[in-house]
Formats: sequence, structure tokens, C-alpha cells
Amino acid sequence: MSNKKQRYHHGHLSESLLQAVNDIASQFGIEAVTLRGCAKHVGVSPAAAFRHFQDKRALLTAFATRALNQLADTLAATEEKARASNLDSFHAVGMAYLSFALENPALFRAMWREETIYSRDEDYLAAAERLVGYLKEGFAGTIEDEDPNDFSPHEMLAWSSVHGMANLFVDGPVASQMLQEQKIQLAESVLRELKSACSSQQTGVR
Amino acid sequence: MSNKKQRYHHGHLSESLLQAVNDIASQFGIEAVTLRGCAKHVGVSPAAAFRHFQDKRALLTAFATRALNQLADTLAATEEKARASNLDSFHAVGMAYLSFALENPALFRAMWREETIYSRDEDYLAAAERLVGYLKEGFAGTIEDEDPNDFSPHEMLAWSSVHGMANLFVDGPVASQMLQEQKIQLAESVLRELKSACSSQQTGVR
DNA sequence: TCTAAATGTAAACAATGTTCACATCCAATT
DNA sequence: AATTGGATGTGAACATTGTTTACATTTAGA
Repeated sequence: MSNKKQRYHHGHLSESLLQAVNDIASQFGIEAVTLRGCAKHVGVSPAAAFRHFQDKRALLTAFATRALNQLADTLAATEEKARASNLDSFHAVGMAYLSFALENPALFRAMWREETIYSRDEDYLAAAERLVGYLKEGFAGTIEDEDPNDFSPHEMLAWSSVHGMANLFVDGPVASQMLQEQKIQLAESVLRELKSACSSQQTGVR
Repeated sequence: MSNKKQRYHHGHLSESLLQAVNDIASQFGIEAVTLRGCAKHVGVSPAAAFRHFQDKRALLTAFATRALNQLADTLAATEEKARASNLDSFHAVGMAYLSFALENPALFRAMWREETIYSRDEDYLAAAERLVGYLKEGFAGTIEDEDPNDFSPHEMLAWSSVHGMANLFVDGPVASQMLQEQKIQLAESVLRELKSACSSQQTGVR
């Protein structure tokens, strides 16, 4: 009778539902995430989810938001560590971005999938803004930042490369034909090339 | 009484279904594509689709395959034209890739979405192989190609940048904050930076 | 012309997202 | 402490979707 499972109220349902999304998406892919599946995974009735999320789409939006924040956290920590250790923060941040995608493909896929989320959602937008900010900062460590409100070609090149490589490593023909180890090595080389490309004629860095 | 619509047999159903996917995906997004919706759009019963495609997933696979081939066609034509006109084929192919994504977001999104297709499908793999081949060729026009069976850092950098930029232009925060025109201009600049990065013979930085 | 294969239809099923009326719990006020 | 209102969870129901099955129609070739 003292079975914890029997409690009528869950306590942390919205949190647990997000965890369920993560578990299921990690194991079977985002397409396999189902509201009823998440509810069952948590041990709750399907309708309960609607007390915490307006929609399935809202749930996925929250999931994407959390993914963005998680990545931003990682990048922030990485940058700080690199800066403290006097290392190449550009390289470190780029590799952190890639590692995140490789280690959390489900999160990475969910982040920008605008068709399955409410991309106008306030929290989502804030998280996206924050991530973009960190990226600009992180890359600005080695790239001149002419206009902080706009993308310079160098900035765009840097982010595009890292983002594109992450995508190609997670989905696409490259993904299935290379081992994790090889991907990381290739990424290291590419980032070195990229850095020399981005820091070439740089005017001034603090 | 000679109403065409009344014919029992459609004639080009599989082709029409793919067109329906394109129409619906272009207008409402891939997530909105539904087997029944496609059938209705074509004026046929839902079950009819299963005479031509084993699955919804098989239909989407065929759609992705066609997208890959369409992009490969475009790139091939672009490269040939550029080469004939003695233009910068690297730049031309890169821009063609980006334009395709911008003009056909539905096709571009479908291409590599491994979770919604049978990525082991024979035709799909062949189309992917073909596209990758054209990319390597196109980029090989200005990039040294050490090993045609492997990605050199330069090749990977080139494809990653273009692919990443395309993704950021179609999905993500950049997508909604820039006009088509600005995107293209930025892409031009980035490609110029990229080319000087890729064509410089600086082997082994550091 | 006749028949078999190809192609389409209607009806049915399970799974999913979603809603609604009701049940249970928690916390603040009396 | 008892009460009560709001928050949270349940079960039943519904429309939609993917999919299968048995049957209907057409087409092509012997």
C-alpha cells in the first residue's frame, strides 16, 4: 500500500514528460515520440499531459528549448574553460558544438525543426537568442566582430561550417559511413582550416 | 459523360502522388503530408496508394530520392554551364546548392531526414551517392582532391559550409530574420571567403 | 474473346491527438 | 482541525491517420 507508484499526483510531471521525450527520442528517434507513449513511459494517463502542455507541439517546443539551453550551457562552460586555460576558444567551442550533436542526436535534431514546434514561442526564441549570442561571443574570440547585430561573412562562415558538419554527421551519407572517431578527427582538421580562414586578415581582437 | 475524373484507373498514380507530396509539403510543410491527404488531393481512395508504395515511409523515401536527383541535376547543369563559360564553378555550384534550398525548402528538408525515410533504400542510396559525387566533382574543380574515396578537410569544409548555411537559411533563427535577398548576398560573401580558404595551398596548418 | 494481372474501392481496425466530465489531492482560509 | 477551491490526474469518447482485407473494375495479351 505504500507503493510510490500509486500516488495520484505525480509531482514533477512536466519535467518527467520532457525526460520521456528524451528517452524515447534517443532510442527510437523523434518521429517515434508519441504523447501517449510518453504518458505511459511516465506511468500516467494520456490526458494528464494536457495539464502541462497545450499540445504535442508545445511539448516538443519545450523539448527543443531545453536542447538549445543545454547546448548553450555546454558552449558557455567550454568557452570559459578554454579562456581560463588560455586555449584556442574558437576551436574548443566548435568542437563542443560538434560533440554535442554527435552525443545527443535527438536533442540536436529537435532544436531547429521548425515544422514540429512553435518557433514563435517566447521561451524558445529566448533560448535561440541565447545560443546565437554565445556562438557569436565564442567565435568572436578569434573573429573580428564588426557589427554585433548582424552576421559578418566570417561569422556566418564559422557557424555554417560547424553547423553543417554537425548536420552531416548526424543525418546524411557521411553519418553512416564514418565512425565517431573519424568524424572527430576530421572535424579537428576542418576547424583548423576554418580558423586560419577566419582569422586571416583580422583587424583587431582584444 | 466523358468526364475524365470518372475514370477508374488513374494512369500515373505514383507520379501524381509524388506531386501531391510536393504540393502539400510546399504549402503546409512536410509534417502536414498525409497519405489520405495525398490520395484525396489526387482524387483517389486512400488504399490506392498502397498499390504503388509499400508504406507512407516508402512514399517519402521516393520523394526524398527525387529531391536528391533534382538537386544533382541542377548542380550538374550549373557546373557544366560554369565550366563552359569559364566561370568559377566552385562558386556557381555552391550558390546553386543554396538557391535550391531556398527555393524548395520542402524538397531540401526531405532529402536527409533519415527518420522519416528508408535510408537503406537502393534508389535513395544511389541518388545520394550521385549527389555526393557531383559535389565532390564540383568542388574538386577548385579544391585539390587527394583521395576521391574520402573527404579531405578542404572538401569537408566546403560542403559543410554550404550545407550548413542552407540549413540555417531554411530552419533556425537566421531563416526568419533575413530576407531572401540578404541571404543570397551573405552567401556570396561567405563563398568568396570560403574559396580563398579552400584554394590556398596551405597544407598542414600549424 | 477470355482470362489473369494490374489497379482501384469500400469497409474495417488499431493507434494517435485531443476533449470533456468527473475524481482526487494540496493548500490556504476560516 | 475542517472546509473548500484550484491544481492535477483519470476514463471514456471522438476524429484523423496508416494500414489491411475482401471485392470490383480495367487492361493487356493469349
